[in-house]
Amino acid sequence: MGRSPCCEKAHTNKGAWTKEEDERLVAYIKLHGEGCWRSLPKAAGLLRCGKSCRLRWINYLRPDLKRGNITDEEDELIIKLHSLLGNKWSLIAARLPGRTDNEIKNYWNTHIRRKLVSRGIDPATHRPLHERHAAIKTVPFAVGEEEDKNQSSGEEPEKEEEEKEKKKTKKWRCPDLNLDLCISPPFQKAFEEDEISTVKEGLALSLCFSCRLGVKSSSECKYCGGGFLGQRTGVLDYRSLETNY
DNA sequence: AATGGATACAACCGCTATTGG
DNA sequence: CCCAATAGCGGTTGTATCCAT
Repeated sequence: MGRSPCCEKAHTNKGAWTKEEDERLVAYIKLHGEGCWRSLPKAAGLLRCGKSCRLRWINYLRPDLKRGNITDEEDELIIKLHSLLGNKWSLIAARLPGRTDNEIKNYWNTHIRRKLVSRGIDPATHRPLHERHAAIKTVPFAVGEEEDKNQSSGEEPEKEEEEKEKKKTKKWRCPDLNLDLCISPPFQKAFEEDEISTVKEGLALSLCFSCRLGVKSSSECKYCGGGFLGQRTGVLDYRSLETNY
């Protein structure tokens, strides 16, 4: 048994929104504010699904939307953010005031992807296309494993015994390697109190990794002490997203 | 002028995450 | 803790428009 539908599908309109529907939705939200999308259509006198209303408002009717073409600066910023965040369109959109995730997703699929391909860059990995199928050389963890493979056939019986013993006491190349992977910000030097002002100056051009990703508020960060993407300076500076690893 | 393919983008669908009873 | 309702996200589809033939 699945979940009940979010709305009565039999009595809802689909497809393109009419001017009248837009006006009703805008008028209702101006009066009552956003939220409670499920009950909104009925209250606003719209024969639409709440989900559809929400999407229409967010992607098209919101007054703070920046209409018009994506600028070259925005274009480059989208590429940069995508290389860091992947297809997290809502996160990317959050860094582009007035742009929606849907708009950016569409723009990516129609313009940027093709542009990157024409530049010989794989849009998925942001690496040169010819690197895509590059052979990955694996290194055996156990010392002598390669040699074992090479000389596995036609051995004398006493040597075989010797090999068995060797295998029992096989030395591992990386004995301390822990494959319990976890995610954490990369290592950063712990600064002394008197170093912090110097560090902050340096960070006028860049932010710490946590603040770059928006994981931590840069205004609360003792190293960044300002805003993400130049909020501190009032200038949108996507160059601060440059990673240094 | 008619037609068919390419393109752009609005809207939908299905899924997961979050919230509240 | 459980479960249903809701919000939000990302992938996909539908359709209007453009352009070449």
